[in-house]
Amino acid sequence: MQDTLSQTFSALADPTRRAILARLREGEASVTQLAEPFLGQMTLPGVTKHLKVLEKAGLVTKGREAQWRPCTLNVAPLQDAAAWMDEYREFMEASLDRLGEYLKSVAPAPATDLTPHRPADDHRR
Amino acid sequence: MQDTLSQTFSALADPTRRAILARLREGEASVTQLAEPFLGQMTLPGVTKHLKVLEKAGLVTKGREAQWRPCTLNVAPLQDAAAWMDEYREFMEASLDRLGEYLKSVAPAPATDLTPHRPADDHRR
DNA sequence: TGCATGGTTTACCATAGGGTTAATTAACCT
DNA sequence: AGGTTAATTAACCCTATGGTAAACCATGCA
Repeated sequence: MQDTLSQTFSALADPTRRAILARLREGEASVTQLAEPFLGQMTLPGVTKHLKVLEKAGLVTKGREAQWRPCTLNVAPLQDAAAWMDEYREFMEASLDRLGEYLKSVAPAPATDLTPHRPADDHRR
Repeated sequence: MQDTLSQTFSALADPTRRAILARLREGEASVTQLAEPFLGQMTLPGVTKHLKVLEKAGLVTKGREAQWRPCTLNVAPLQDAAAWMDEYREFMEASLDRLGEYLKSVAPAPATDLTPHRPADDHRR
């Protein structure tokens, strides 16, 4: 068994799962509704498994309404993850600053041409 | 091979790895320096493996200086992860608001006593 | 040259993770 | 009762992950 934060991050470490969360931002959805976009690439039990991961991580709550299991988004674990990331905020900002400096040094002119020039003497292989 | 964001999140889904990143916030460190806090629970090759995961995720850069491999923090992938989370920001804020409302409804008095009262009629099991 | 220090690689093990198909439960509708 | 729809469970497969011990590479230094 893992600590909560690890469980959250590992739940987020899968594109299918992240897509499910994104879908749930638009509101409650049943399992088949959630599964629908993936059924070309994955079977229903596959989706059920992903949902179970999200549920165990506390990111999704599954209700019951007749034969449907309406799923809802629960962001509490995301808040913890965001809080963890916040500890790196100053470094991220510094890194953005460096990027800004870099961009200024590379293209000090106000021109907004972002086309890659690739001059003839660019002998990368 | 996974997408970048999945790689980032799964690199973060381990307490040892998160501790290594936290240590690197205080500046460059060699592998043995990074390993030192864990050597009671893990061997050096174990740490090397974790470092490789962080390296592949782009979160750590390993230099070389004589026989040492000075490691540095690289937050670029964290920025992507933070950007992903930002899409859930409004939900997190709403969730905090609900918590605020809840707290107000539970303790509407301005008293700041956060001691758990656990009254006699609190028949939780 | 030889040895100590710093790290990595190899080979191996056990368990967890993502996926499948097939069978099963649960609720609704005639 | 019987059938349909919604979803889960079971059993299985393969690969990835986290860990180890032991051997190995690389550098500095006596």
